[in-house]
Amino acid sequence: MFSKACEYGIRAAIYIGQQSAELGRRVGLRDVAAEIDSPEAFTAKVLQQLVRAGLLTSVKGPTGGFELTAQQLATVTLRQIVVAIDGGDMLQGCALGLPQCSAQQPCPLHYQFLPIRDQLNEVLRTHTIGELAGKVHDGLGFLKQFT
Amino acid sequence: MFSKACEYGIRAAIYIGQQSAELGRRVGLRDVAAEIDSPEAFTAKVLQQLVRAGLLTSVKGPTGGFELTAQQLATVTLRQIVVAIDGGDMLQGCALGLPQCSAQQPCPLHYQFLPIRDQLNEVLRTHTIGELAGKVHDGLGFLKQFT
DNA sequence: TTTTTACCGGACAATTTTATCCGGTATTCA
DNA sequence: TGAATACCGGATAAAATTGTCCGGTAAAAA
Repeated sequence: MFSKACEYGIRAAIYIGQQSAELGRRVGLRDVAAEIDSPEAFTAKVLQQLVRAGLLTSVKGPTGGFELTAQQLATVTLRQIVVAIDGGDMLQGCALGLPQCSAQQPCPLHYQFLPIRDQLNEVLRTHTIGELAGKVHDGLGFLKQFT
Repeated sequence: MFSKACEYGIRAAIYIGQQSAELGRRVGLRDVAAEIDSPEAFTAKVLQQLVRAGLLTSVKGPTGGFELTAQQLATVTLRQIVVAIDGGDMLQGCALGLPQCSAQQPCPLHYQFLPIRDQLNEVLRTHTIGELAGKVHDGLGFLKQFT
């Protein structure tokens, strides 16, 4: 569904958001990777993308790390993260890969996939990182496997 | 959403099915690739997978080619093709990549993605190749771009 | 029976994705 | 100021996906 990079990006953003919201503290790359169970160096690249896109904030040096501002917690949506990492193809492109699939010249699955894609867009658009972070904080959602 | 291989596989199956149902004739690899606008050699690999999975039939030699039997037209579903090529991950796996995402230990998006995944499974399960081939035959669906 | 056709199978190559390494820079603290 | 911390950026590498090539095999037609 999403690329690995995007999966890591979403999980990381939620974890960072949870720590920012709950404890008001920054988290280092090492922590992030450990808490979402992802490769450290690769996660760093993904986080850099999100920082450049303005979806989260980073601070260098001791006491530095990643955080989400109150503003970011309230406004950054899943959709923004997905688009920043994977681009908009999954959200708009044709399920069968036709370059110009539309009502003009629909693929045989066009109308079957419309509601699915709409629902996917709706979910991504209406959930903020802050909201999902709250779910994790309340023990209603997990970002890695606890055995 | 699907891999390129899977996109080609679905488009090819529908085209072959349409030719089988409409004209009762086999189609060669060259035809298939031209009609669905896909790389020939790569498409051959995908078709071989589908033949091995029993989802379509091939015949060697002159007058040979690929076809769907009446039985295959009526019973082979999109789901079988997707599973044969991409495996079941897209149909079952966690959207955030957690190895064991369930009600026991759900990811923060688990319940949001359940209906989406259900609907996707429903679409793939309830559409046969024969049905989609009919749509193409009636000019209601296209398998490549006509400018 | 010989030739031609067309799928089969394996090896190979290019591209993209995933992942790692390491020096550079900014920041904090002693 | 100096040392330690932690993100940044570029180069590099491994793996998966996508794509190509070519000889082999089966089947039909001449």
